[in-house]
Amino acid sequence: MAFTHHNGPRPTPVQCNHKLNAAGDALYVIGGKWRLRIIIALAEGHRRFNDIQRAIHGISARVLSNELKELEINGFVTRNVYTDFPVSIEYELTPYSDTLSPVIESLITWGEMHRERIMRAEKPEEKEATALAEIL
Amino acid sequence: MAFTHHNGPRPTPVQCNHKLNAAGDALYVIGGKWRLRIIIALAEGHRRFNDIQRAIHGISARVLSNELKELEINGFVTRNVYTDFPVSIEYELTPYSDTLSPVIESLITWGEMHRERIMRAEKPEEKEATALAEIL
DNA sequence: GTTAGTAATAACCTTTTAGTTAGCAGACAT
DNA sequence: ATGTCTGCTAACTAAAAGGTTATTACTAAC
Repeated sequence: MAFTHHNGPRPTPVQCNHKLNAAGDALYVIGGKWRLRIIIALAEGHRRFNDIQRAIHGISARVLSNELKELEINGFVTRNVYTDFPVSIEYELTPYSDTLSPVIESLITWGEMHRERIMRAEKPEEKEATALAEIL
Repeated sequence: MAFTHHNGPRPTPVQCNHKLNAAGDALYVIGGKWRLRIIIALAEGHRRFNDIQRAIHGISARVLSNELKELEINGFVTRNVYTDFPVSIEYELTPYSDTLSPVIESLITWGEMHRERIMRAEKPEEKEATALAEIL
């Protein structure tokens, strides 16, 4: 791998890969068709299985069940079983899920900007692209 | 949809959906198995098709070709054809692609933190999760 | 004239992801 | 006793994503 287009200190491929994997992990956690919607439904206060399913238009029980399991394994959601009354089960976001806030926020900010750009269909100005190289 | 767990001003479902779509767009752009790797390879200065393919371990010509087209359509990449010598074609990131920097940075930051957490396998403290609700 | 490098593309196959349908077991309401 | 609500789950199907192989057409070197 060559880093010849730039004369400042360059990251090594190993450092680059580390960052790539980290970003990949983050994408895995919030990616997919339903993850973000489920997180949002939970953030909105929906707690019970059927309640969550009703809140998310189009999701099947199978997928919701699988995704909740994944979220639980990754520490974003806790599953609380209440045996007292007609066995109700409540899902809740953990404090750890809050650490995703800056990530989600930046996705929203960029996405809104991108939508506006598409609406205006304006051409980007011609200057060099270097900022991405700086953070890697 | 109910917003009964919180007594401050709550976003409407419409506002929520707008943000969700925006985040979804952003995820689409950098999601998938190869997008981020291709963007990084380009940021590293790889310009030509086979050069990029060699830089990204395991990607097939078909997938690279499709992804480059997508990236071009979305305004992240320009395709320059040089007819002079053995027809070479160069791909370059546009200045617009730089707008992704904050997003990618926050993904990396979170991903690194998450990896450390998994390594330490430490339990999260018990307190309420509310920050996510704030940004939606 | 055969091999290698240039940048793809078509046809096809496999894997991954998601959707559909049906069912279960407990408890409550009519 | 029949229906309905609860929270799932298994089996199957469909769609999307990705991988493999072969082929195109041109040049240049051996």
